[in-house]
Parts: sequence; structure tokens; C-alpha cells
Amino acid sequence: MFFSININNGVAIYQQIVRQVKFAIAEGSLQPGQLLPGGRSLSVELAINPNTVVRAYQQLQSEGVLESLRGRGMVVCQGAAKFCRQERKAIITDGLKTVLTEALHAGLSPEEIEDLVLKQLKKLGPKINTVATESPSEPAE
Amino acid sequence: MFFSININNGVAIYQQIVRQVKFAIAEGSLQPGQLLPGGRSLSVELAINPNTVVRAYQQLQSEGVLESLRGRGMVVCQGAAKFCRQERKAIITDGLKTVLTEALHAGLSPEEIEDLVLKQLKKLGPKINTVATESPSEPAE
Amino acid sequence: MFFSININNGVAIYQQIVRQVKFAIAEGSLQPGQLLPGGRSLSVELAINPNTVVRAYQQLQSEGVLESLRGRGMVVCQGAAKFCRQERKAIITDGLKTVLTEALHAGLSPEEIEDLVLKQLKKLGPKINTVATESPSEPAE
Amino acid sequence: MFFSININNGVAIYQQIVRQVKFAIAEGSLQPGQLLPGGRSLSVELAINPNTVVRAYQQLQSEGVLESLRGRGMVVCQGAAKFCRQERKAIITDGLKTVLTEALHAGLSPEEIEDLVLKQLKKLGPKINTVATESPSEPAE
DNA sequence: GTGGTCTAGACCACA
DNA sequence: GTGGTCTAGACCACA
Repeated sequence: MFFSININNGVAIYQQIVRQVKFAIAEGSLQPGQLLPGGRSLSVELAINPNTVVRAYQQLQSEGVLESLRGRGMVVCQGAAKFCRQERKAIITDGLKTVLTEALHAGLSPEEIEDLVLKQLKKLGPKINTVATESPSEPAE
Repeated sequence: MFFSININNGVAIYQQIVRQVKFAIAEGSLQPGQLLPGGRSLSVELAINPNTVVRAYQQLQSEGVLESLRGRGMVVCQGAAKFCRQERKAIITDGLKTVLTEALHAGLSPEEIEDLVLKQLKKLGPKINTVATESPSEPAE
Repeated sequence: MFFSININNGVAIYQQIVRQVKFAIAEGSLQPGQLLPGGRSLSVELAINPNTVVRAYQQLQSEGVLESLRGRGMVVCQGAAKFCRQERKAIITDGLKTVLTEALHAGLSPEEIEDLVLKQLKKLGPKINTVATESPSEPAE
Repeated sequence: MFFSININNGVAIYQQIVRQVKFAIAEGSLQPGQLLPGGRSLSVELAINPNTVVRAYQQLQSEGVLESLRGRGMVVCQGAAKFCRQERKAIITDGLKTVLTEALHAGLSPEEIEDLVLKQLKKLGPKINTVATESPSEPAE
């Protein structure tokens, strides 16, 4: 389980957590039945307020991605993987659409934009991944 | 001069105006010495609060992009074009970097991402441009 | 718009607000397009924390009952009435089911239970309704 | 002795146990002098934490319903039956009052509510009763 | 230890 | 004035 919080990129912190949990489920690094890091420990690790994590977990619960086990923690729901793959695509596509629209609107040509994209991809490609949680990775009983 | 305000993309409205003015100057559709639409008329056109436009113009003034001519309105500063072209590239690159990082982090491969980008560019390519302001003066590119 | 908050009946305060907003929409005393009381003023009126109201409004928003108008407030969505009538029935039926099950489980006969219900209905019938908000009742523009 | 724990009805688990012990005494299926199931076995049976049962028994003890016999377990006190019949009525009446008030407040007419009650009673009537404890001693009703 | 809920108070963008 | 978000800290039920 990896989290990379970027304060001040315009996306609310709890939304970043929501997305990254979905991403982790989408790519299988977080599996149905698996326990998530406790809200308190995650908040310490990310240096944010516990309530911000609570809010993220609550939203994931209301979307049917996580469920709460009394006194045990939050676990990934069974049907979550498929949903999260859809969400991942929708989230990324939406983000791309916004930036590309802005770029075209700004007067750049599709070719110039493509160039920028390829350059960025090359630069970013290798060095992805950030803060590792001391993942409580055992599937829930 | 065109503006396209998106109320739900997380970017503050005044920031969207700031950016789009810079873009217009960068691509030359707004030229040094040219008058901008009045705050009141622009706010009506975009269906937003006049204060929001005022705030955008103030920021552009503080960045040296616009200057205020007493009783006439805001005009584009002489040196603005070069600065705005730099800003444009920085803003777009920054936006791309954020989305592409997120996409890679989400577990998509560079190839998948490139595909999504090309698809979006094709879809968006033709239909760019939105609300035209009844711009008080328009030499155009 | 009426609210009656009962601290300590086991139902979370924000849930009581959620329900009562749905009820008001279901019975038509709160209509599509109508503005709700502001979170702050409602919290003062009900003598609870503003964040508790915020949470209730957020849940109603995520359920598609309310939508937020930037800087104006929360308004009832167009399709909300039908949904809220369904919700009302589901909520009440669920509550009855729980209590009646408990009563039967406790060893009371259906006849005894019916008697208790009729007695309570007679007692409660007339004196329903409680705290009136100084309802900002104008339909939103 | 039967227990039916509902994990999501807002009532704390230990409270559900407290109530159901009172109900069992009220209807005579648990009689003065009778031993209750041991905390450990009951917790296994209900799939809950032993501490939760302990807490329920403690509360029943403090209310004078149960007393602890060193090394033997908890037994029903002599005067408990009458008290529990009062409690039963109070608990059920209170629950009904809450739901019926909510239903009336929600805009349903007494007639509609009566209908819902009768429907639910018919549906629930036969199939009451759930998890049987391997009760250590059972004179039964 | 876990989540659920609530209070108290802050700053921001927007009308 | 409005909502959106975040911080800080509390108490509860439960494991």
C-alpha cells in the first residue's frame, strides 16, 4: 500500500486518499478482504489529521469499496476490484481531458502537446512510487 | 478573447480567469496595449460574481501582466507576451505532470497512457473554444 | 422546515437531520429547488456543532437529494421528491420491523403489541411537530 | 434462552444482550435461580468479544437482575421477574414511541402507520426466534 | 488497538 | 452571508 499526498495541488487530501485506495485495488496491490491501515496510523504516517483519513474511508465505504469490521478495521469489499478499475480509468481520463482541453485552449497544437506528454512520460516513467506504509498486508480472517 | 469556466474542476474560478488571460496573451489573441473586457460585463457573461473577476484582474496586475488605466480599464502590459508564453508552458507542463504522475502511480503503463492521451486529443481537437466575450477590441491572430 | 433532534436515542444526530430532510421533501414541505437553511444557522438553532450539519448535508448531497450552489447554499434536487418518498417508507418500515421484532421476541403477543401501538398512536397523534426553523422558504432562483 | 444480535441497528451489542436477558426473565423462559450461559460460551455462540458479554452481565448485576455465584456463574435474582416485566414493557413502549413519533413526524397518517404495523406483524409473526444457546439448564415455559 | 461520532474552531473561495 | 476543507482533540463501543 503506497500513498503519496500532495498538499496544494488543488485536490483535497481526502480525495487523494480515496483515489489512491481505488488505484491500489485496481492494480491488485490491495485485494478484496484485505485490511487497510488503521485511520490513526495512516494519519501519522502521512502527517495529516486523523479525521481527514476518516473522511476518505467513509467515502470509500459509501461507494461500496470498503466495509468496516467492528473493532477490526476497514477491509476491501469483494466486488471492489472491478469497480475500482472502472473508477481508475474514469479518474485518469477525466484528468487528462481537463489538462488537454486547457492546453488546446491555450493555443498549443496537438503536436506540441503530444511532445510535452512524451517528454513528461520519459521523465516520470522510472521514478514512480513514494511513501510505503508498513502495510498490514494479511488478508482478513 | 474566449473564456471557459469549469465550476467543478477544483481550480478556483479566479485562477481559471488568470490562466486564460495569460493564454490569450501567449497566443496573441490579446495583445500588449489592448483593453480587457470590463469586470462587470465579464462577470455577467460568465455568470459569476463581479468580485471574482476583480480578484483575477488584481492578481494579473500584481504579476505585471495587466495595468490599470484610470477610467479606461485594464490593458495588457508591453512586456507581457513573453512572460505569458513562459507561464503557459509552465502551467500546462505542470498540469500534465500531475495527471501523468497520477496515471503512472495508478498502475497504468506509459503505453496505455499514451493511448488515452491520443484518444482524448482526437476527441477534443476540433471542438475547442467556448464562450466568446463581446470583446471591446479584437485585432486577433 | 421542522427539525426535532433527540440526543441519545441511539440515532446519530447527523442521521436524524438526514432523515428529517428526506421526510420534509417526501411530504412536500420542502420542494425541489428550495434552499435549505444554512449549515451555520441550522447548527445554532439546533444547538449542535456546525460540522454535524455539514456531515448531514454532505450525505444528502452524495445521495443526490441536495446539491450545492456555490456561495448560495444547498438546494433540493429536481428528482428528489420521488426518491425521498421511497426512502421515507423504507426508513419507517425498517424502524417498525426492528421494534416489532424485538417486541415479539420479548414474548408479547401480536395482540398486545397492536394494543400498545394503538395507545401510542392516540397519545402521539395530535402533538406532533417541534422546532420550526425560520425557513428561508423562497424557491432558489 | 435465545439471543438475536443485530450488529447494525444502532443499539450497542451489550445493550441488546441486557434487554434480551430481561425479556427472557419477563416471559419466564429464564427463571429466578437459573444459571445463565457462561460468558465465554455465549461470546463464541454470538461471535462477539467476551468482554461484551461481561459488560452486559455486569450491567444486569448492577440493576439487581443477576447475581454472581462464586465459581458457578451468574444466576437470576429472586425478585427479578416482576422488575423485568416492567422493564420489558418500558423498553418496548419506548421503542414504539420513538418509531411512531418518527413516522407521524414524517407525514404518514395514523392509518397508514397502522397498516404498516399490521403488515409487519403478519410478516414477522411466525418466524420469530433465532440463535438458541446451549443453555446449561432449561426448565422452559 | 479499531472505527463512529461529536465538538470547537480555522481558513479559503465565492455571492 | 454560503459551502468545502482541514486541524485538534474528545468519548464511546468493540476486539
